Amino acid sequence: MDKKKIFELHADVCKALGHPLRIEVIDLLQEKELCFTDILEVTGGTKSNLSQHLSVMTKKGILKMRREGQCNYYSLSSLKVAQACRLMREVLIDNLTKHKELLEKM
Amino acid sequence: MDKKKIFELHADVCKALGHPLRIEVIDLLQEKELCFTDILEVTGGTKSNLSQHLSVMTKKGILKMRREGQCNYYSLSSLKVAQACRLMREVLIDNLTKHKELLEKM
DNA sequence: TTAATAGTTCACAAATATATGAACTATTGT
DNA sequence: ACAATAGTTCATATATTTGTGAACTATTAA
Repeated sequence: MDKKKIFELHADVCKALGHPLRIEVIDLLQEKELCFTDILEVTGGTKSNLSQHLSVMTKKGILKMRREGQCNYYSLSSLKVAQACRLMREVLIDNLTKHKELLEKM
Repeated sequence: MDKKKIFELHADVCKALGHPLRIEVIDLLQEKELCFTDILEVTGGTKSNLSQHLSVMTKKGILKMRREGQCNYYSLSSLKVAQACRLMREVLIDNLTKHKELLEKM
């Protein structure tokens, strides 16, 4: 496959991590699957907005959805998503720490 | 710190991964630091566009820049960025593989 | 069959991200 | 001092993402 095409697909999957609400959802789903209403209760906001974000994440293959009765259960498609997300969180924390140290030296 | 604020900052760092050109740059910098012109030679496109992407990545703390003479050398700020990027690539590949298998069963 | 619960889908307005070319700055060589 | 190299910055047009409310669908309960 063409390299540029891979970069596009790769970036597209990564885009799923690029929104606060989606990060919050990934965080929530680390331990266990949750149904839509449970997620909404924690994240807040409108049903419509959450539904669309979950839909995007599912289409990009980073979430799985399972219907049971009237409830839709969401879970991470892979442990790798959670790992990648944690690594990027560490990058953030490292950066914040460096900033703090710089400020303290001034 | 407020949870929602953390999600915002976290998502903001992750956004750095959400563009084909930026993925290509991270890929390139896995082995060694490169100067602007070297990167441009591989990625193609305009100087202006690359410069702005590198600037965004540096501001978000996922790249480091070092000036030497007239050349600007870029490198990954941390191994964690490369690891996270690789994990997301694997998620993509796993998804493509699953899709392929489904198609073959039809 | 009617109502309630649990979501999804759609259209559209507003906000953000991206690409481009032109102008600019900084360093080095002549 | 002047030109060349190596990039950065800025203004702006375009494209993409995001959020909202209203309408819709599917399942369960009364």
